[in-house]
Amino acid sequence: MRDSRATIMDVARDAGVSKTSVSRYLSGEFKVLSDDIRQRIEASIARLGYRPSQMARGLKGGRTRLIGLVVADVMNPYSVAILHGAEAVCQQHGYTLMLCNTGNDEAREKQALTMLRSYDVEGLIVHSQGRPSRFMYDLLESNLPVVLVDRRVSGIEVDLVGLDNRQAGRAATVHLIERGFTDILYVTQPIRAVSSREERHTAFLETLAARPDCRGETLELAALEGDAALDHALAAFMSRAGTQRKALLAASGVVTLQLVLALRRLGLTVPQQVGLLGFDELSWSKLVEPGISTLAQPTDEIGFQAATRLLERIATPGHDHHELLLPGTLIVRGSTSA
Amino acid sequence: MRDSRATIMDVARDAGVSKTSVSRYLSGEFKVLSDDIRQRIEASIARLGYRPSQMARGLKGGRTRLIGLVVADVMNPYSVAILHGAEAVCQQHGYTLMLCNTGNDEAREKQALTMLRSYDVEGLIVHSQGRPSRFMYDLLESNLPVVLVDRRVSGIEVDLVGLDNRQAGRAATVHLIERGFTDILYVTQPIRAVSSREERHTAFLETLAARPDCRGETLELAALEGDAALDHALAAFMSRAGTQRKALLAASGVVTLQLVLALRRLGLTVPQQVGLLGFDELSWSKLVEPGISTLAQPTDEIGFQAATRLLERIATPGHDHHELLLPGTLIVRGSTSA
DNA sequence: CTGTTAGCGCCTTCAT
DNA sequence: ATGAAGGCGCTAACAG
Repeated sequence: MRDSRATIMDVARDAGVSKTSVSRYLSGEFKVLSDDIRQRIEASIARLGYRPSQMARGLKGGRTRLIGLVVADVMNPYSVAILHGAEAVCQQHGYTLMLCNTGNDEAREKQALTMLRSYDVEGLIVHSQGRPSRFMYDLLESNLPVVLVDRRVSGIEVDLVGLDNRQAGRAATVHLIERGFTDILYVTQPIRAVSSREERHTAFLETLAARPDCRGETLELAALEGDAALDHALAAFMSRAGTQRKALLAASGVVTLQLVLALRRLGLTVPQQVGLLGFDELSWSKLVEPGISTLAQPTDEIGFQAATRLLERIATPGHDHHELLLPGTLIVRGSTSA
Repeated sequence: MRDSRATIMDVARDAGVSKTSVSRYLSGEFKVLSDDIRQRIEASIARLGYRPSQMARGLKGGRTRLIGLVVADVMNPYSVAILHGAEAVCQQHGYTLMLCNTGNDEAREKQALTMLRSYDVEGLIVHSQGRPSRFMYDLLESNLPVVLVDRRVSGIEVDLVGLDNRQAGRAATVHLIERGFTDILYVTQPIRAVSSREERHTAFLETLAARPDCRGETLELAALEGDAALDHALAAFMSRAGTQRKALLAASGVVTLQLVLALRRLGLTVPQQVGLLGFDELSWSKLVEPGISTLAQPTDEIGFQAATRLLERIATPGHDHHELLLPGTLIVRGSTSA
C-alpha cells in the first residue's frame, strides 16, 4: 500500500500548534504569525516532508491550479507546439496541465471536456475538432474561462488565438502568382466546418477570383483515401491542357507531407514541373530538395498567448472576448522559385 | 463568477433520496438499488446536469484517476509518440493525464514530480532527464507506482519500458560495417548519465572493438555549440587520411537533423562521400535524398506499454520490477547503400 | 434495500 | 497572534 503522506494535522501536532496556523503559514500569511511558531512549523514541515494536497485544497471551492488542454491531434506538430508554449506558461505560474487528445473526434472531445471539468480545472484551452457540440455551449454558460486555439466554434464567443488565416491565405496565393504559377491546385484536409481551413480556402478563392488570368482548383483529401486516389487526382491536374505553370498549395503540414510523397511517386520535379507551397513550417522543410517554401505559423507564440490570456482571464474575469490573430511568415525556398 | 455545479446533495434532494443512494448509483452498485430509486436518480442527474467532482472523490482517499506524465522534452518527436500512446491508454481506462515538461532540466523534473504528487496521481510515467535526484529516491519509498521510459535512473529499481539499446546499437553498427563503411563517426548528444545514450554508445564501441579492420570515433554535441563547431568536427573527420569508406551514425533524431543540415553546408554527398544512419525514424526520413536509413523505435508501442504496465501496477500492486526492452527496426534507405 | 454518520485534507469565518 | 469549529463533495462503514 502507498504510504499516506503527512497531513496538515500531522504538522500541527508535530509543531504543537493548530491546523489554522499551519494553514496560514502555507498561505504565506506571515504577518500574523509569531516568529517562534513560524519556525516550528517550518521545521515540522521539513521533518515530515509535508506537501499540501492540492486535491483537498481545490475542494474547498477554488484554486485547483489546474488548466485543461484539449488538443485535436497530439501527433500533429502544430498541436505539439501549442502544447509546448502553453505548458511553459502554466508551469511558470504554478499551474499544471491536464491533457486530453481527441483525435479530431467529436465524441472524444465531449468526453474530454467533461473529464476536465469534473476535476474543476480553472480554465480550458481548446483546439477543437471544429463541429460545435451542445457541450461547448453549456461550457460557455458555465462561465468557465476558455480560450480557443486555431479553430473557431460557430456560435461560441470566447477568446481565440490563432493564425490570421485570411492574411496568410492571401499571402500564400499571391506569392505563387507572383512567381508565375497561374494554375493552382489547393489541397486540403476535409474542410468540414473547421474554421481555419475554411478561412484559408476562402482567402485562396478570393485572391484568385481577382485574377482572371489565373485558374484555381480545390482538392479535398478524404481521410481514408489511399495514396492511389491522390496520385490520380494530381496526375489529372497535371495533365490538364494549358501552358500555364502549375503549382500546389498545401493547406497544412500534414498535406504537404502527403504531397511531397505523391510527387515523388509520380516522378514530378519541383519547381520545374510543378511548384509547391505549404502552410506550416516543418523541421524538414529546408531539407527536402529544392527546399519547400512554407507559410510558417508562430506556433509557440500561439500556445504562449493562449495560456497567458487564459491565466489573465482567470485572474480577472471580464466579459469582453478578444481574438488574437497572429500573422504568418512566408518562407521562400526552392519549391516556388520562378 | 463561475456557476457552481450541482452536487450529490442536490441530486439527492431532487430525487428525494439520500446522498448514499446517489453515491451508490454513481458507483454502479445497481444490485442494491430499487428500480424506482434508480430511475428517480437517473432523472435528477439528467435534469440537473450533475457531474461528480473528481476532486472530492479523490480526496476520500483513493482513486483520483490521475496519471502523471513527466516528459524530458515535449518538442522531441520521441516524447510526443510516448505521450500519444500513453494518453490513448489512459483515456480508454478513464484516467486523465497530467503533463509536465522538464526540458531535460533536473530542477524542473523535481518540481514536476512534486506537483504531480501533490495532486495525488495514482501513478507516474517518467521520461527522466537522467541524473538520479534524491527526489526519485523517496518517490520510490513512497511506493507510488512508477514506470520509467527510455531512460534508467541509476539506483532506482522500477519498471522500465524502452528500446533495447544494446541490440539496436549493435544492429546499427553492424549494418554500416556490412555496407562497407569502416570508418565510423558516432555523433551523440551529451551522454552525461543518460542510460539510453550510454547503452547505444557502448554497443557501438563494443561492436567496433570486435572488428580490427574498422575504426570508430565519437563526437559529443555540446548543447550550446554552434553550427560552426559541428562543421569543423565533421570536416576534420572527413579529411583524416585513409581510403576507408566513412559513415556517420547519429544517436538520435535530433542529431540526425543536425547532421543532414551540416552535410548540406559542407557540400558532402550521401552516401558517396559519407554514409549516414540515424536512430529514430522521422516523418521526413524517406524524403531527404537519397533517403535516410534509420533505426526505428517502436515509439507508440513504448508509450502504450508504459501506460498499460502502470495501470496494471496500480490495479495490483506487486513488488517485482520488470524491464520491457522492445527491439528496434532497421530501415534501410539510400544513405547507407553500398 | 436505504439512510445516518463520519471523516478525507484543507481553508475560513469567528471567537479568544 | 492563535485556535476551534464548520464545511467543500464525496465515499464508506454502520445501522435499520
